[in-house]
Amino acid sequence: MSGISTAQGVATPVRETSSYLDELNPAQHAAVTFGVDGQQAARKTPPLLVIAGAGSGKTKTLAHRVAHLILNGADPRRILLLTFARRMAAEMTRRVEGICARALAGRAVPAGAIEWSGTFHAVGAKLLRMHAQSIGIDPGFSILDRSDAADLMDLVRDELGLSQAHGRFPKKATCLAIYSYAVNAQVPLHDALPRAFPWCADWEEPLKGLFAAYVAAKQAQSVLDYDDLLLYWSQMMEVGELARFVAGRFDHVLVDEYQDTNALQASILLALKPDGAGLTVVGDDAQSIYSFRSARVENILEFPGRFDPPAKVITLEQNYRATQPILEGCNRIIGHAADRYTKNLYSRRPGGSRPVIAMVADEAAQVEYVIERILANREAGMELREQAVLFRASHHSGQLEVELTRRNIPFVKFGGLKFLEASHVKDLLAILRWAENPRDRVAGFRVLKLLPGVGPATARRALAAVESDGHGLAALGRFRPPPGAAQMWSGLAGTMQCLTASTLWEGQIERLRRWYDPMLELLYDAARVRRGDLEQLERMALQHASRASFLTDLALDPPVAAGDEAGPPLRDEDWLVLSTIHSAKGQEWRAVVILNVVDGCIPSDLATGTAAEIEEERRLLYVAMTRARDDLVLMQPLRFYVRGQALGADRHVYAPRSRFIADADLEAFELEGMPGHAPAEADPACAPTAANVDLMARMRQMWR
DNA sequence: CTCATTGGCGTTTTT
DNA sequence: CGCCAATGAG
Repeated sequence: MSGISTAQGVATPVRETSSYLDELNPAQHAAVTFGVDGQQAARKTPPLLVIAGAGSGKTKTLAHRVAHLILNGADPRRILLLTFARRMAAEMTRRVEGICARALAGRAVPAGAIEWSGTFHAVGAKLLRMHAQSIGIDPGFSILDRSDAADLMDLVRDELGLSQAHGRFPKKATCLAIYSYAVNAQVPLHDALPRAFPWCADWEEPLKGLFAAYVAAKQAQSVLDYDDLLLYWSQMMEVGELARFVAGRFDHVLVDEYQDTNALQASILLALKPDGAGLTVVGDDAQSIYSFRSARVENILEFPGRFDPPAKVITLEQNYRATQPILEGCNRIIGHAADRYTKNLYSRRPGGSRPVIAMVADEAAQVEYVIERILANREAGMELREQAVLFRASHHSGQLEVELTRRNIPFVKFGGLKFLEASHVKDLLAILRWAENPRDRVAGFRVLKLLPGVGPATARRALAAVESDGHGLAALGRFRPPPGAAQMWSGLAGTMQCLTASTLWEGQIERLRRWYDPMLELLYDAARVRRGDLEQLERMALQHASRASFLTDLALDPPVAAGDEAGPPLRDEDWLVLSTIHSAKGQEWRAVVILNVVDGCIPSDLATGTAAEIEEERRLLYVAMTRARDDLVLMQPLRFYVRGQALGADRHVYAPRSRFIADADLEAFELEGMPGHAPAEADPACAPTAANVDLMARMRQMWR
């Protein structure tokens, strides 16, 4: 109700200074203002779907719509903004506040800031902590990241004897992937297995037992995995009174990147806004690239029909990002897609050169070419941070990273191995997590096994002792460790008790590092580099008010990889961006280089099982290409060394151009280093042809 | 029961 | 190569 009273308060000045609407093209304007008219003051806007093509100003439009709602009286505290990554949520709220501030000539929005923005997972965590009591979960639950969850799966699997009894039971990560798929796609295991994991279909019954035990273990330990954050939220929305309460908290729900949401997320959304009133979703069906996370492009395609009358659809087709020749190349690629997409992008940025397909001898030559090109761009006045190198799989940039480091060219890498996955960082976080939640067996197990002389058996006994002591870590002090571990044991017991007893968050990491540091020397090489990581962790801890919030934020919003010896570049320095295509979503750069645009990499030879997978790989290439503003290069190394062979060996294969670029499309590209320039030592009979032969896959098939 | 070694096998994308 | 299960020494 308070939102209504503020509405009238700001409604008048808005009309005089609504110039922010002038910055929009007609389609954007329609999307921003749809359903928001005067009196109704944005209380009950009808459902809206915005199909926003790549570079069509999607973020701008969404930010303007949120601002427009607020300026027309919507209460910011009652707006829920769901984004794909936390980083996007921050960007979005920043822009909304900027637009509001300008429109109100500097005066703050009376009702306050947007409190509810973030990923589905982060918002779920917040709501679950809030309502933990009513749904019978421990409000102090800890959140398991992917690998912690896999470790728990492993622990449970061992206890059920599944690792031993049957030789080739799926590995922990596969088990978790299956579980996660079934949960997120909201499909029974019986259907999920043949659909997504056909090679595990024989294990249906044992898997069912494993998952049941996994769920029981999570509950006994007060831990939630990523999927639980959505699952419990969705379940919460089925409990009548509570559901009404949660749904009633929000007047408006806006969702970004809707093409990459899954069935579970869609069900949450529908439960929040059953009749669609106040609901806005934005996305691009041509950019759906997360089906491995159970995302369904049908979510966006079927959205309008879920409501009666159907949701309004507004399409943004003008691309502001790329030059016409680059967009032409992008359109060629997506033009081959099996599904017809809902729009045709056009650009009004004439001029510029065609995108380049650069053929180089091998990956080493690729690295050389890329660095030369980037440095040339910089010479021409384009800063490193305006350029990015994108790739399908994290390890594709390995050689490039080595060479960039060698030449002292600063870079930041997004995607791939994260800071948090380094084992010493995980050790330290496990200690904190165990102190925070002594029921957390994964954390406890990891911590105990750090000690020399303590293996799985002793760890299990110690955990049992803690448990029978009502989950008090003081029990560690009374535990009799095996003689070999006695010396280190008291230090651990003391540290853990100190951490659990302490109410002051400040200094806790310093305290535990005093105990852990000697361990570091004992357990790992390169203790120096690792110690640096721990110092960084300690600095990050300073930004958080409590141990609990530190752990939650870290699980939900892991920092981008640092880890290279150079450490993270300083804030005001210039650096190059290296990123997986998945992590590049929603971003743009003046110059973009895409590595390994060859069959086997794009599409990945691991993702050519079904037609749907191949289509997604096509969209992946499209997403990568549409990140570029002025300059786009597709790299095509001709020769790949086979991995896994002895050092210095010379087995290699020839990879053809990605199947997504047909011969007829080549006219849209500038070709550099044609086959004639192939390396002299290459047998001409093996020179790449137009034929799409996936040699890498064949090599593997040979021994099946 | 722990810990080091060996050999087989699979190898993506992420909240 | 890196992960994991199996094996054997202490």
